Amino acid sequence: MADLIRLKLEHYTRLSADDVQLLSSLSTLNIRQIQPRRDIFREGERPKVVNLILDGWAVRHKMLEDGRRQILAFLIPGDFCDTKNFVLSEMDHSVGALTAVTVAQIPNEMIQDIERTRPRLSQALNWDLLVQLAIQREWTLNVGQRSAIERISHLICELFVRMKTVGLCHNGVCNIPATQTDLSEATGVTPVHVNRTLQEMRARGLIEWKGREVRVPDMDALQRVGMFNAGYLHLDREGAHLDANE
Amino acid sequence: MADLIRLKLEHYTRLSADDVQLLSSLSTLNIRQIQPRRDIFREGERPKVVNLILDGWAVRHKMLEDGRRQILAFLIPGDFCDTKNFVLSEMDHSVGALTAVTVAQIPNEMIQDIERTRPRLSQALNWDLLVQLAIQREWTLNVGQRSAIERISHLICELFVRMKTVGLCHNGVCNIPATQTDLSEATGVTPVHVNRTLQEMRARGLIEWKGREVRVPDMDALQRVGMFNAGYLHLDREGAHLDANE
DNA sequence: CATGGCTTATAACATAGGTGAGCACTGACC
DNA sequence: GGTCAGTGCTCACCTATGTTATAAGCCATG
Repeated sequence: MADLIRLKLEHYTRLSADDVQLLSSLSTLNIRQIQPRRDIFREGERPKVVNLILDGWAVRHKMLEDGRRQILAFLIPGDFCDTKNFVLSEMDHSVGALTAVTVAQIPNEMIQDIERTRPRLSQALNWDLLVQLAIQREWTLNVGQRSAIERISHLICELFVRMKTVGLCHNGVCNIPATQTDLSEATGVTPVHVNRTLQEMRARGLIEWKGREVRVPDMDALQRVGMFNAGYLHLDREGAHLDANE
Repeated sequence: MADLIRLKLEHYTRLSADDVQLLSSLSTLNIRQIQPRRDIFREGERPKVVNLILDGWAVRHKMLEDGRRQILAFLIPGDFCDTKNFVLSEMDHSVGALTAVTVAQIPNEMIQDIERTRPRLSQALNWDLLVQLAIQREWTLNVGQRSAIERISHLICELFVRMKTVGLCHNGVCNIPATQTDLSEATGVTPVHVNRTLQEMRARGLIEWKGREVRVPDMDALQRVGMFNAGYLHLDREGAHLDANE
């Protein structure tokens, strides 16, 4: 479990033995458990630590005054909740646990140390941040231009690829602990319409979804519907590695 | 004009005389002019330099295979087109000029030097990147949850605030060189409906828009309609400075 | 094994916003 | 000073998706 982050960062760069050592020490130090549906941090708080997800799923989300809520990202094991947010004085959104979540709380100073003394690791953190930005851009495109079925297909493709990079998706099957309401908040579609759309997707043989288990019998077909192109995830350097995993 | 970037970064931190010196040297070195409606760089290219906009407006955008296009951000003087993108091997989107644009092309190595030797400036670059990320999140929320009139109002509020921080907006008037088609691509609404919505906004006295000149007679009213809260722009440290500017 | 709270599924109806086509204005260019 | 391209504007019609409401399934708990 401690190797998740390593697995993820090594998609970008080869880390030294020292770097790997440091990373695994991070994931044993200062662990916090969060109950399902509780917040890990809230909009308006001052960032005190950097949270690294070791286990479970979380969502980045933001609410409008009138209660409408947008899910801005799904966070899975190996993801940072708030990579370098200590640079900002206040969080502008919240992160909540979807399932029970385990995070490693990394002191801000430790990240700053890394930035000063570990060029490799520091570049890897920059890479992580830039990929977050690329994902957020893709989500803007998703919600802005694609139809309901395209949005949901695209989202599922992204989750499958990201879960694969941390070894949590095999043989076209993946555990996705999101309800239809969560999907609706992530895609900007009403829950009723998400339901309709999922049924159409089932009818077309694009997905099977029972409880948390999602099966994609034909990933190419799903990618075509969602107009999904993994380029924005920038896994290029270790593309071979990814395939080997499958 | 060379002081734009300084004006912007000083919303985050006080820079030393040395830092300021360095910044103005950047904006005289290696200048490039781009014609209106031409691209500054394209999806798929390898990032060779970091582009800093000195004059004019640009848009970050991405296209779907079938031609639908989403504008992901408006870039105004003082903005980086691609802050640290040399970390990635390939651009996942394009940036195009809206008007004639002047950029300073900063060699990647120069940015890396700054990261190694100028902690203040380096933090300021991190801040800039995190604010970009926050803006992108807000856009996802905008497109995902708000109605057409809310989206457009929110967008205008953001542009006004950002233009103010670089001294390009005074007395409730601002030059916005975007067509209704541009607005439609930024907000995920059809051009026809943007037109309808702008007319409603004019009728309600929220905006006056002639050519490129946009007047907002009552900013509070517009902010209420767009549910705009400037927190995500993280201008807190120099909030006083901002007001003094007006 | 009854209770209650999520979650999924439905149905009937309503509407914000999309589509396609066309016209009028403006300013740049020959 | 006529042509042309880009932009703004309108209209009539259409549909993907939203709304409201209800019911059924499922699982955790006492």
